[in-house]
Amino acid sequence: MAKTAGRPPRSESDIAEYRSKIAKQALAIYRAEGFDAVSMRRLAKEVGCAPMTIYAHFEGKQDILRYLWADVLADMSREIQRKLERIDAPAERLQMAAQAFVSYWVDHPDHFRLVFMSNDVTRSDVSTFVMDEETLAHFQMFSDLVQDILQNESNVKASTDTLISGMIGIALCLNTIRDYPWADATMMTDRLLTSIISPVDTAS
Amino acid sequence: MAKTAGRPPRSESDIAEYRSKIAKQALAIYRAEGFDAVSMRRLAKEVGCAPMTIYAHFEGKQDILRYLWADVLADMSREIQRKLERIDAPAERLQMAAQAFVSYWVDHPDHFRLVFMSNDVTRSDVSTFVMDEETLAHFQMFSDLVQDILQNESNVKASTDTLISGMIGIALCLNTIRDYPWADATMMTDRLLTSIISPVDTAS
DNA sequence: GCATTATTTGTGACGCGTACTAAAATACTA
DNA sequence: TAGTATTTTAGTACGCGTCACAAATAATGC
Repeated sequence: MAKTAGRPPRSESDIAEYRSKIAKQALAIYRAEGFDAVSMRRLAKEVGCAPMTIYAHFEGKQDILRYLWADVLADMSREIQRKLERIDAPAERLQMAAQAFVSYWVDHPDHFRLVFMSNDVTRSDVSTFVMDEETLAHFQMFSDLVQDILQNESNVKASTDTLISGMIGIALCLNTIRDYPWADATMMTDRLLTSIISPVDTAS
Repeated sequence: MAKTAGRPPRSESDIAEYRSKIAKQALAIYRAEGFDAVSMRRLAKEVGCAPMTIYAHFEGKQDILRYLWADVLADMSREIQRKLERIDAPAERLQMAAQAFVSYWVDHPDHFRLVFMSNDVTRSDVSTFVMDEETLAHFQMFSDLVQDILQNESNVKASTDTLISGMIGIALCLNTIRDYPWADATMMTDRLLTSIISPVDTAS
C-alpha cells in the first residue's frame, strides 16, 4: 500500500520553497505597509495563487505571521547590539540591553503587536510550530547577560525569563493601557532589573 | 444661533442609558459565549436596534469591549480578595495576591485577551476614555499591598507599576508564546516580587 | 400646522479570515 | 496511454467590522 500510483506528495524542498515564497511576500507587504496590510487575499494575489491555496501550506494567518517574527526580532537584536558596542561592564551591559529592549517595543507598537499580540489565544490545541534557533537566540542574549552577573546564582533561567516577560509586560502595558498613568518606562525597567541583580547583593 | 429650532440633542441620561444598555448586553453575550461571540451585528440584533446605530453611541467595537473590563477585573479582584481573607502578614499578603493575579490571567486566557490584547495598538489618537474609579481601584489594591511593605520607601508607584506590568507580562508570555520553555509561573512571580521587596531588605 | 434639526434606520458595499465543494491540472505508475 | 492519487483552482458562502449615504422618524421653536 505504500507505493501506489498517482502524483507523489510535494517534495520537502518544494514545500519549503513555496512556504518561504509566501512568507517572503508577507514580509515585503508588512515592511512596506504595516500589520493591517497583510491579508490573505492580497498575499495570494501578489504571490500569484488562489487565496485558498495558501491554506494548503499554512494553517492560517497566524501561522504565516510567525514567519515575520524572525525579521522583527533580528531588527530588535541589531539595535540592542549596536547600543552595547562600547559598553564593557556586565551590569551596565544588562541595563542598557534591558532599556533598549523595552524602548524598542514601546517605539514600535506595530512590531509589538505582530510578535506578542497577534496570537489566537483561544486556539490552544497543539502547535506544530517550534521556535527556530535564530529566534531563540534573541532571547538567549539576555540569558548570557544575566549569566555574566549572576555567576554564582544557580537559577539563571528563572531570572532571565522573569526579566524578559517583565520587560514585555512593561511594553504591553504602555502600549495598550494608555489611560493608566504608568510610571516612567525607564524607571520600571530599572526596578525590574533589581529583581535580577539584588539576590546577589551587588554593591549599591 | 445657540438655541435654534429642531430636535434637541439626546440628554446626558439618555445617552448613558443607551450606552449601558448596549454594554450590558455585550457583557451578557461575553459571559455566556465568550470573546468571539461578541459581534456588532449580533449585539445590535439583541439590543433591538440597527447595527449602525451602535456607532452613534460608541466609536467602535473596542470602545464597547472596554466596558467589559470592569466585570472581568471585578471578578479577578474578588478571587484575589478571597485568597487574602485569612492572611495577615503584609509580605505574605502581597505574595499571595501576586500569585493569584498571575494565576487568574493564565487560567482565563479569554479574559486576558479581552482586557490586555484586544486594543487597537495602531489607533494612537487621543482616547476620550478615562479609566473609571472602579477599574483603577483594582490596580490600587496592589499599591496598598506594596505600601504595607515599603513603608519607608518613597517610590511606591514605580514599584507597584513594575509589579503589575511584570505580572501582566508573565501572563502574556505564558499565554502567547507557548513554544518557548518558560520557567514556572510561580517561580517567575516570586522572582519579580523580589524587585519590590528587596530594596528594603526584609528579613528573609 | 410647519420648518428645522437630531437621531435612527435601511441598504449596499468593501475587504477581511476561512470553511466547503466540485472541477481542473498535475505527475506519477502500470 | 490509461488510471490514479495529489495538488491547485474556482466559486460560493458565512459572518465579521466598518463606511457611506439616503430615507425615515422624532422632537423641538415658530
